[in-house]
Amino acid sequence: MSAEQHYPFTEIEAKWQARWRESRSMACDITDATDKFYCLMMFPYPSGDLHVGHGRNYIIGDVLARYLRMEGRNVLAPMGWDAFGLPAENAAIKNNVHPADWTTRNIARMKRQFSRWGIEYDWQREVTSCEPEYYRWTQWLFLQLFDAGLAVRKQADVNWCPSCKTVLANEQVVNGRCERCDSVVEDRSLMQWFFRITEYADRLLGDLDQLDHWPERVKTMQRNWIGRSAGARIDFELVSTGEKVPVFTTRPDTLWGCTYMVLAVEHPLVESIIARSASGGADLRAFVSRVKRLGREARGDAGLEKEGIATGEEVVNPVNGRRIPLWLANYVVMDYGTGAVMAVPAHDQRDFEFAKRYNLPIEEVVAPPPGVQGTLPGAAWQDAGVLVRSGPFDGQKSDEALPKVIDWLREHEAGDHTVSFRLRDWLISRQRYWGAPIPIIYCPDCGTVPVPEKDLPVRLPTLVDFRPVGDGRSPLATSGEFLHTSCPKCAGPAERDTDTMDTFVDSSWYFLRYVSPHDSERPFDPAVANRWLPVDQYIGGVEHAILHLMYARFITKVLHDRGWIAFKEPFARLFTQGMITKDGAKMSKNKGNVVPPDVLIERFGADTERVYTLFIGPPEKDAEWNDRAVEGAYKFLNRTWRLVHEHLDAVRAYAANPAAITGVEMGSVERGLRRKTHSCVQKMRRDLAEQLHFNTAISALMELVNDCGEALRAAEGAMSPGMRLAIGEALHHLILMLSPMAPHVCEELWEKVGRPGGILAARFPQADLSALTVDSVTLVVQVNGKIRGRLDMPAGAAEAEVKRQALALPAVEQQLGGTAPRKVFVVPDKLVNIVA
RNA sequence: GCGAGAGUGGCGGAAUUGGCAGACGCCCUGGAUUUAGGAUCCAGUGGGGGAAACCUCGUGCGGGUUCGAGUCCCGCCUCUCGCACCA
Repeated sequence: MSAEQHYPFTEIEAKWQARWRESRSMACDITDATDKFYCLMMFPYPSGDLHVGHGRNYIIGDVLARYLRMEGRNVLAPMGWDAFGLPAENAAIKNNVHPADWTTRNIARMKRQFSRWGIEYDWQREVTSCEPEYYRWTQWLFLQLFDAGLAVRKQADVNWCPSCKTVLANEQVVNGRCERCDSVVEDRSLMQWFFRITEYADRLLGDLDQLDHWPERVKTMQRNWIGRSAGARIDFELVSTGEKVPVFTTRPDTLWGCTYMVLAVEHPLVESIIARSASGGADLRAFVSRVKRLGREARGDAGLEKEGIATGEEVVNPVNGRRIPLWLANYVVMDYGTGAVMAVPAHDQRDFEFAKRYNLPIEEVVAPPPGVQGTLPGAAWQDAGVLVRSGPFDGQKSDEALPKVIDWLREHEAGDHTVSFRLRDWLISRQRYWGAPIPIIYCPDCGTVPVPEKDLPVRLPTLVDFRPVGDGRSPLATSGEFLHTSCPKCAGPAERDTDTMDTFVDSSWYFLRYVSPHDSERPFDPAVANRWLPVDQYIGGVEHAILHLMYARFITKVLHDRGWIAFKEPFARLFTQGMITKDGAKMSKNKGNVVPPDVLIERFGADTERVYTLFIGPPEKDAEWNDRAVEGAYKFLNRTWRLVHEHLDAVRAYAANPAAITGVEMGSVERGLRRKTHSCVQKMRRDLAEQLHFNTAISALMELVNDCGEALRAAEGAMSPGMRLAIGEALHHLILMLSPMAPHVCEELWEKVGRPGGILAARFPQADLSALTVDSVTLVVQVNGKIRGRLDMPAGAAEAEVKRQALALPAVEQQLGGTAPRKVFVVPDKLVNIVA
């Protein structure tokens, strides 16, 4: 490749990146919220080098921010670092450096990387979650929840990752394995802090309906995760002791068909049942420990064979006083409902299989419609039907009787409406070093005492040995200086909580900090936050569909309830970009399929990578990286560069006086080009702002470049004044429209055109509809839906006129073989359909 | 099983939302230029038929609505993702 055959991207990119840096091109005037647009990208873990797959997220955000700037919006585009947490810590341990140093180094590297991509942020607003200036307010947030009774400490069986040596939130356990290291998760019983997100379950679910601009997929995932089931609590009575045993069911209408009850092995009654057992309970005890040993992974498997054991005890069905046997089984879990299930084998498949295996009675109480095979021989009838053998409800439709059964239970004080959620409380304690310390002090006299706000931050000590201890204690417990303190209440000797917070706490509120990143008095300025939030456009990976996005919504609602902010949802619009794969797999160092951007940028320039990344496919879908196709983007930029240089005078002439174009005489070629230019502008607005369809936006610009070439060829080298201006306009608009996507090359071209000052000072072109009118259009004539010819018609004629002319045209009659057309449709634009 | 989304050339993907299917790009073929290669430019590029103008079939499968369906309706099939002994 010789120098004159491609544009000098290396120089150009260095030049403009330096200028943007110096001019702080993305600095936002936060005091002015008119026409504001908060454009936020999920902040990254500073965990190492970025590859082209990461680039997609940030390039999309950068293009949007640049475009909106050109539209005159006041854009807030900040960036920060999710710098606490396991990945940073693990890498630091592996490389034998302190997490803080490792993190700082990576942040510097990644900032350089952003800059090389031409991605600009308002770096004045940078936040880093591992700095005391930030985590001070994460601790403040903890105190807010503590004060609201939403942060509670309890002994709990928790998910313990033996490899990471820490507790995991439910959300971080996937199929019984640690989300990060894939180790099988164990159960441990520890004292842990929880955020009571379940208090907000109903609101987190209900408010999803207001999030019109969130992907349906993400909302569905959140709905599933919250897992709301409406039903009833029904109190059965244990015959031996008279204790109440509540069950949860979504089908109280089938209550008369209940023939036994099943408890989870973790159920609190199990111990006393074993103690009372006539046989000494050895068999029961063996069953319980065997099921417990199975572990979470095996028990979560729906294919697990249903096993159980009779306790020898009985419970009473409140609705008919009937005594039924009480069993323990491996298919009932303590996590959901009450850990006790009323078994209706005739109308629940699991109960059915269990009853078959252990020869328990199966009694049909919901009759299927006539002619339909109901329960038996192979499966339970789980649909609605007519109730039979159901006392006062006989003959009623089961779905209609359902609420009435609950009413009956309420009247007889044997149950009530209730709602069960799959969502668990958010466990936030971590026995790890690299996180925000939990601001709590334990005093022998005063108990659990929150650290007073004025004493924040509780600083993370610089430990020599920060590695996990592994016995359930945090590394912080090994620092006497950190551990021993005095009680804020009684000043007596006391100890600090030595756990740190889950990093999802850090990221649950960072979008608020950007509005006042240097405020040392408050986490954020509520007045400014209320003007700038919710975030107008949030962009990130779908892998955060549940964890981060649910926690951020929860924290927003808590802060709303505490009067800090006026809004209830943090992110008005959410866009989840697809992954970029290589060789069919996610890029990772292990697989050796990472495409590093540096080589690409050296060879083709950052603009080429940006354009290719945007052009690769619909941004919400996964896409396969294709090294060869990158060259298509490169060719396009080179062609643009050459074309503008060949017609610099024309572009300058247009730019000097854009209004002149309307007064110039033009032939059909020139007018056709103008029409294409302006319909391209229209398409661009829709594609960029409304739909984020960058792939079609770029193909439209490619078409415009092709159209320019075609128009020039059609003019056969004769540059009439009209042609000059039409080309000038097309290229002028092209530069501007392309600039959000390929900012370096467009800034350079823009400067050459004679309008120094930078793209960000230029406006995105407006479509001029008057430029779209033409003298005549070719109408496609369909007869009975088949294309039968083409007719030239005057353009701009009223529909009726076009119709009249179409009817009168001999060509139409000829097409119809002499018969008069029965009906003529004129479709907007240029299609006529005639019905014979 | 429940929920969401998708199925269009050799490939990635378009289709102004019911109006000329395959835009744009990649691959491939031919031509121009070049000592050559590269780069660039031009032309072609869904299947079948034809020298050609054109004809014909064609958007996972089967029906339907309509002058007209990739798009709407009914019934299937396949794939991707999420959830799942959730009572």
